[in-house]
Parts: sequence; C-alpha cells; structure tokens
Amino acid sequence: MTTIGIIEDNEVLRVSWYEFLSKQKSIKYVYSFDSINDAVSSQLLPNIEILLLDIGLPEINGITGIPILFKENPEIHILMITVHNDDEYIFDALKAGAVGYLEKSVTPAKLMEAIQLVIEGGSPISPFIASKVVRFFKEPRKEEQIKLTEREEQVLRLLTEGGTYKSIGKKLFLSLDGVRYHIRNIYYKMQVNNKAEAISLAIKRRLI
Amino acid sequence: MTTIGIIEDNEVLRVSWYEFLSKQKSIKYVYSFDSINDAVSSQLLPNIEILLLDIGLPEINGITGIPILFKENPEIHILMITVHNDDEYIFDALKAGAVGYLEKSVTPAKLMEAIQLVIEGGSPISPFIASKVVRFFKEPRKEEQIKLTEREEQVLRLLTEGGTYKSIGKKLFLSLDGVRYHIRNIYYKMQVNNKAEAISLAIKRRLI
DNA sequence: AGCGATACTGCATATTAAGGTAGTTCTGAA
DNA sequence: TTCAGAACTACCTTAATATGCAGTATCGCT
Repeated sequence: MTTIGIIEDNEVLRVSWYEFLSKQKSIKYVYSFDSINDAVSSQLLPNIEILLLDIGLPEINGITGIPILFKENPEIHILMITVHNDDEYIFDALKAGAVGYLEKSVTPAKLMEAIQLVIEGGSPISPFIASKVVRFFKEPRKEEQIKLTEREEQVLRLLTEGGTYKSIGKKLFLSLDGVRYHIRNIYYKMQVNNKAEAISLAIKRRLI
Repeated sequence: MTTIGIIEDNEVLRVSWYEFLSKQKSIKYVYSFDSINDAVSSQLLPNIEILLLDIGLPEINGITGIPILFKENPEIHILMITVHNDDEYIFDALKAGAVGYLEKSVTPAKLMEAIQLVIEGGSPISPFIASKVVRFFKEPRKEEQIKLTEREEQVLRLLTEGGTYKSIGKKLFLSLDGVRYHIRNIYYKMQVNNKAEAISLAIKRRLI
C-alpha cells in the first residue's frame, strides 16, 4: 500500500490521474497539487512515497523544485513526467535526484507498472529517453584512444588525487625522477603540458 | 523486416531464442553463433541489424567483443543480455556502444518489445539496470554543495583548463596576487590545498 | 561616521613542477 | 648477439604554486 502524490498544473490531467490512481487497490492515498508551493504548504509531503512531478509548472518549475521537495522529505521517490521529449532537462532531473522519467503520453497501465517498479527499487525510464542517457555514456569509439601503461595509470590516478611528485614516489616506490619520467610520458601521450590539463582531460575522458 | 543475430554459448538458450525469433513475422533472418570469433568468421555480421550479445562468452567475452563486432559492422545495434545483474559491466558495455541491456530472464514478449524499440531508435534497459545508471547521475545534495562566487567560478574554470596564475590574471584583468587571492578562497571553500585536488573535485562535483 | 564583508594588491619564502639532457638496467624480438 | 624500447635514476634551471602576513578600495548597513 503506497501513498502517491501528483504535482501537475493542468487540471484535466491532474484530476484524471488522481481518479485513476485512487481506484488502484495497491495505492492507499493519492494527494494532488498544482504547484510546488502548494505541495510544500500542504505539509503532506512527508507522507508521500512516490511523487509524480510535472516539469512545466508555474512559478517554480519541476526541476528546480526537486531540491525543495527533498528538503521536505528526503526519502521521496520523484518520477518526472514530461510533455514533449524535454531532452535538455533529463540530465538535470537525474542529477537532482529523480528516479525516473516518463512521457505524459504514458498509458495508465504503464504508469502503474512504473510506480510498481519504483516501489521495487527500479528506475522507469521510457526507452527513448533511455537512448539519450545511453548515448551520453558512449565513448568516441574512434581510433585515437589514449593508451597508458599500467604504471602511467597509477601515476595519473595519484596525480588527480592531488598527490605531489614526492608523495607519488613514496607510494609507488619510485624516485622523484622516476615519477617525473612517467609524467613526462603521460603529458606527451595526452598532448598536454601541465598537471591541470592532464587531470581535466583524464577525468573527462575517463582515463582513470 | 529485420535481420537478427544471436551470440550465446549456452546451446539451449541459443536454440530456443533462435526458434522463437525465427517464428516472428517481423523478422526476416536469424543468425546464431556461439562465440565472437564464430560470428566474425561467418562474414554474416554486415547483414545483421540487431545483435543479441551475451556477456559471459568463452575466449572473448561480450564486452571486449563489442569493438570487434563494430569493426565488422559499424551500424550494428548491440543489445547486451546478461545472466545475473552483472552490475560492473553495465557502464563498460554502454561506453563501448551497446544500445541496451536486458536480463536473460526476459520474457519472449519483452524481448520482442525490446527489439522493436531498438528498431525505432530507443534503448531498452531493464528498470533495475536503469536505476544503476540513474544513480550514476545523482549529485550530492545541497548541504554539501560548495558555493563559489562568480569570480571564483571564472578562476576555477580557467584553472581546470590548464591556465597558470599569470594567464588567468591576464584574462580576468587581475594581478597575480588577485588570482592568488581567489584561489586561496576557492581552496578554503573546497577544503583542498592544491590545484590538482581542486580540479578533480570541481569536475567530479560538476562545479564548473 | 563607523563596521564588516568582499575584492582585490603587494611582498616574501619555501616547495613543487616542467623541461632539457644523459646514463643504467632489463627484456624481448630480429 | 645485437638492438630497441621500456622503465627507471640523476642533475640542472627556470617557472609556477602554496601560504603567510599586511594593506587598500568600495559598498551596503546601522
């Protein structure tokens, strides 16, 4: 038995979801609001387990509202619901801590499936949105991947952690010049000429 | 009408999928192989649009096989199929360019649904796997958020790009000591004491 | 007018880093 | 056996960085 919340400014949609969800036997209560502020001032947020959150809201939009909602209830599971394939917001929503991302056109059956999934600890993400996320990970499969030796990787990792030549040498049982030697080679391979650039590139390209 | 490939070393599974997929009217051909090498030497890869790829394969495993398969057919859509929730491989597979990630326990109906999705450009990812991906994006919440002033952000950004104090000063019309001043404050706020740590943290926490 | 916060500038010093050049040791391929 | 390369060690010079202490200018607030 779950308690669900809805924040959606479109009355027709809000009411129809409310009615639909209220009928489900696995759902105990359904609370609906038309804005973030409305939800917060209702004091009901702490009771809500799963919240369906629209992105396009008046005053405070869904994305910026996420931290506010978490402040009221750190345990809440937020499921974003979006009209168009609001690409640009996906990552912001996920970063802010949303657990899933559905399109508004979702069928009631799929909605219930998604809610069930959230309860079980899954993340419902509609497949077309997932493909954006997947593309995010895809690395330029091209040729010029920077190939570092094992030793160089160790050194680079310690560099990114803020190690000095001296401390790295101590950890890897190398002389100061040994460390220098590797760093020179790393810089050459990465086409950079200082720590800062090396670290940025290493993290961005996930070399470490 | 689609052409599907299967690479799976477990004969029972391979045959049963083969039989099932062969019966589907939306599928033209199904080719099945028991290893990456088998698939490559068959010369059939260029004809395959969607490939179901097992992770646990003999000799060359699924993940390391991905680049090899792409070499034979850069347009192929690879759908990973895994036994256990092989968490550790998800990101590697996505990085290598897989479009989706399903569990072996998937029902035939869901499998067909996934294939259809791939054809339409989506990414089928089972929700429990998606939740791992989602967690990857999640940022540490407000309280630990480091708040930098605009000026500090500018300086930090230039630092991560490999700028020296001198070059940063020139760009921001600051004296060397002006740059120093901001960097001191940045380090204090970030609780670090050198460029390297500041840059790593800045990128990881996406402060810049 | 005085206060505190913010945004700098200046200087001094010790440490760290970058780049050049050169020599050693070991290993594996020709 | 010889040769190349990798993985170091060594030394030198200059540039860049980290940190401490001191001082100034501006702004909003009381």
